[in-house]
Amino acid sequence: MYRSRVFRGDVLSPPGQQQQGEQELATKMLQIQSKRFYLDVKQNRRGRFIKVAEIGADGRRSQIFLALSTAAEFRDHLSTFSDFYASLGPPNPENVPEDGKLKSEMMIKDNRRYYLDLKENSRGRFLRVSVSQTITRGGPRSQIAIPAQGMIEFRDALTDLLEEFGTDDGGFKGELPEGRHMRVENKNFYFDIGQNNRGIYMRISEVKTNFRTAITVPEKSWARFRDIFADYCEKMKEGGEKVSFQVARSICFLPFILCSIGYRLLVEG
DNA sequence: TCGGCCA
Repeated sequence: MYRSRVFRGDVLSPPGQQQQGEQELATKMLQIQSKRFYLDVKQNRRGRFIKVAEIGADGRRSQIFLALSTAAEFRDHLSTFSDFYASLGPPNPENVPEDGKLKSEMMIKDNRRYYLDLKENSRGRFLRVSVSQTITRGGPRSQIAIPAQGMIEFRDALTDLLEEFGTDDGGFKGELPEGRHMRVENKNFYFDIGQNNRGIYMRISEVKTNFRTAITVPEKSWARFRDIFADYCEKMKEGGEKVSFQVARSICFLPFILCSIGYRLLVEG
């Protein structure tokens, strides 16, 4: 039930936005051993990307999304991985690397990390591709596993698609500024710039160990947010001066206050 | 014909 029909790994659009205004430009199907892989080139307002869906023999599916530029990088890595795989001898139970990782690479695209690990287990060797997002950190990663014997076929299919559609992501993604991270006490703040069909926005996430919340600020209002922030910064400075002034004044007048209280007690009973 | 040791 945890890994049911609900897709995860929506890494290119906020939830709920990915279906509408999204068109499929091409699709390829690969049968690799017991698995089927669908490589779909898609396009939405944010640009072009490839959806890779893996469907297991039991119908279970998982999928990852790759920007076209990342897909090109992945394609190149697939060549190195399959060269490396071809150079390997038969699996040697004596000499198993820790975690079974024979070779690893990482790709970074915006706030996403793609981990490529050539691994082996009792079933054989495979390339595991897992994606993590800063925004979804802590949540389940989306990942697929390509049987090592199918890496070349996978690479060739990817090459076909990239030759047809290029490696340019399109959209405005490339022009968006990088996200930032800030730690205050035991809280983390993430500033992530994104874009949907309503424009550019900043997602500010507050993340603690067991708590996460976020606000989404449209780009149009950033300057007003800044002004209000600056205003409060000023107010706190002024306020701090006022308070210490009041404290100083109270101390100066303390003797007079005490005298007047004493006088009152004396005169008025 | 599978199946991928992270709660």
